[in-house]
Amino acid sequence: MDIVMVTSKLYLSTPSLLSITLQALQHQQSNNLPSKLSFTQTPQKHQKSSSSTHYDHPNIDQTQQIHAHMIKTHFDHSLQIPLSFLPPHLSPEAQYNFLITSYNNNNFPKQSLKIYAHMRRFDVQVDSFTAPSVLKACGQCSLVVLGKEIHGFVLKNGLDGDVFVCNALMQMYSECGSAVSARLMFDQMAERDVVSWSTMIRSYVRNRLLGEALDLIREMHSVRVRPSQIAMISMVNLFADLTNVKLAKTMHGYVIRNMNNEKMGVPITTSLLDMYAKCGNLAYARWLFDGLTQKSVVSWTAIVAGYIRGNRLEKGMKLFKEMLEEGVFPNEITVLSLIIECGFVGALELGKWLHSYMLRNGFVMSLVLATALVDMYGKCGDLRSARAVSDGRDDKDVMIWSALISASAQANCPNEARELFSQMRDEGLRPNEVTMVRLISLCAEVGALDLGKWLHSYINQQGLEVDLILKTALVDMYAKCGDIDAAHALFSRSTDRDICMWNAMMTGFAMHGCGNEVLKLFEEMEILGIQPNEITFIAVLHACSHAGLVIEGKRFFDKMVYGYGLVPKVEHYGCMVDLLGRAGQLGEAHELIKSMPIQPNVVVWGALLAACRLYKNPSLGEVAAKHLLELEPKSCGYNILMSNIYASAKRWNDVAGVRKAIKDSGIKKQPGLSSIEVNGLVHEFSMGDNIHPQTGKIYEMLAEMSMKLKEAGYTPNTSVVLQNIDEEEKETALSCHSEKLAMAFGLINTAAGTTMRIVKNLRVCDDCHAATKLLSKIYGRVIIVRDRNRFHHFREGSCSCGDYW
DNA sequence: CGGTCAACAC
Repeated sequence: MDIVMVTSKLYLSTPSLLSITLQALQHQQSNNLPSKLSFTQTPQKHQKSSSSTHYDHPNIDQTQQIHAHMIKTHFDHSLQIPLSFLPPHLSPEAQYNFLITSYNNNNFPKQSLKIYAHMRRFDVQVDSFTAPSVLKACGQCSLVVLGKEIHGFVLKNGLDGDVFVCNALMQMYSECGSAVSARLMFDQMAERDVVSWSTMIRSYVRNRLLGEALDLIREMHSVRVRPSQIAMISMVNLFADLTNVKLAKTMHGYVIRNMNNEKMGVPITTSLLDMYAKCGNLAYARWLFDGLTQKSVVSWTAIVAGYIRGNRLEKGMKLFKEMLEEGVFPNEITVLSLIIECGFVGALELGKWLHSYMLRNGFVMSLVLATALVDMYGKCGDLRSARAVSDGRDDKDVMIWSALISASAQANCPNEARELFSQMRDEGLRPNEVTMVRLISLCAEVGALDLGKWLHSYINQQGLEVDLILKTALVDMYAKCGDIDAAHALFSRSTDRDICMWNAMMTGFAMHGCGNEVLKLFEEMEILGIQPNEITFIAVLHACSHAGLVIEGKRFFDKMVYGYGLVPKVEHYGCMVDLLGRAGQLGEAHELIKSMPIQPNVVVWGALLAACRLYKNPSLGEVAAKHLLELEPKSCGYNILMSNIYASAKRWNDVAGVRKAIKDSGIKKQPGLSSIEVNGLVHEFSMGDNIHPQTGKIYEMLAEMSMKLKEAGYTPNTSVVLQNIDEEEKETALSCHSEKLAMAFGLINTAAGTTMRIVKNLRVCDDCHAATKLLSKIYGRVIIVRDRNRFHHFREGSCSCGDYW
């Protein structure tokens, strides 16, 4: 103790060693080192140093240096902390706090917690300053157990009357995912400041309890607490999640009204521009961005990410380069967001470029970044690159394994995904909720109902928490695997539905052609006051189109734009063109395309072309086909449709012309693939394939099926076959279509009377549709076929789609 | 206490 006294006296009158160290480091940095990319630099302000100077917290190198120095001297052995390395005249508590805060500021919460452990070992008390710092680290590490320990000390040391400490406790509970505990804290507080309110609102937003957040905002106003700019940022974030331009504008107005003559800060403007970008209104986002007096790396990140999300890739790239020219360097979150957005829109090239940019510019390939890359490559269907990123690492955690599993799902390798799953377990990693979500969406993707059911029971058996996202994934899986009743049962039982849950259910119903159920749910949503988003309307329009509800469809489209303020995306136009086209209103459909403010894509023109085929309109079909070939010259599906249109109009010369064009271009038709799951394994078939071990038996079965079909009076519809071959061969080609092979395999390998579920990657053809109807009757089976667009339930000789698909 | 970042629905 004496030593401390003496040294502190000694150093109080001289510049502290810390500031000398800092100055030296600062000097070194400004002279030699380029600014590091992986950390945000905190500007070092202090020049002269005296005992009264405010100390900025050092960066991580400096923090570690101080820490190391402390350990080397007395730090680990006694409480005699050498004051020379810290701001002078501080208590031991404050010195610990200084180091904890330094590690926090440099984003090393685990180090902070080590310092805390040390502090406890030497029985230094948690005070009103250390408590919030340690709690912050607990929150970042999601260590609610440690957080509760601090809570205990807070109560023991009588700090529970301190607003600052209580706010930190709320924040900790919120970050650990418990909005309920945070609210308990909030309710118990004797005194609340504006920070308490905004922390609680933020807590609800973070935990996606949007209704509660809105209620709390109202309550805050009713007790006359005015929102600060920071409080409003939480609210803006809340509205950003709603992806609704009309509500976004309302929020913007709210912010302006509550500014109290303050200047709009950079952070709030950034959050507003991010909100607009997420709602798809890039013009507003850009306008706000351009108006920023100081553009920080955060603002740049938000606007570039916004452009990528809106699929304006060149523009996004251009801005990214502008950012670099302005001397603003991307941080880890920048590349992380941009990579995530690339995955979102499937921008593989840009994603690769960002990957190489990272490597070239010395970014530390953290596990988080690697996971984002694996995820992006997976979403873009590039399994090889995904594996290249993850394979070399020996620090793989559950998250990156899960991303890899999803990547193999995307690449259509369900059995490989299963393999990875067991590999992961072999390495001693326990699958968590995230793993299960990804595996279950894989089942949804490939239509593996048995595996999905097994995973569902595994979740219950392992006692994993079925949160809203997992439940949504399960609803989606059951719906997409054809078990719409199971999906609906799960949906009905959940009390805490969010918009994703509603959307999953409505999309499921729409896929199964249950238009009225979708409209019923939509009505229910409106009564409950739940804000539909653009995805909701895709489901609603889809439902109208499958159920032939033309007038309702138009009404919903208007409602979406004028009632809910959503900007229609190309998907919505696709639904509308499909809707009008199916109803035979071809002219109106064409007018709608011409009036679109955005570029129509292949879905839009494809819908028109399909309608032209249905209603035998070659001239408009040509217009659509021309656009389609411009958009996707490598595809011949449209040419095939066009030749079918000419054939039905008996324009044989044109048919021959198109066929020659296909032949000349040397492009192959996208192969049709059908899969069926038997005993948890997915078996996939392509047309006429003979690689399956049971090939012999399958073809015997196929022959039997043909015979029984003929007995039932079925004649093959050979007009759908394109090849220039004779009629008999055409029949053979038809009978080998992949769905018929899958069906034969199913008939052999499942017990009589079992429902068969088949998943097809293309649209089911006319001939297979007619044959399957009869087969369902002949073999007394329910056959559920999921094609590219929707479900067909074949039962007793008829199909749920009413022959309208 | 704050602005860009985490898996689900298209």
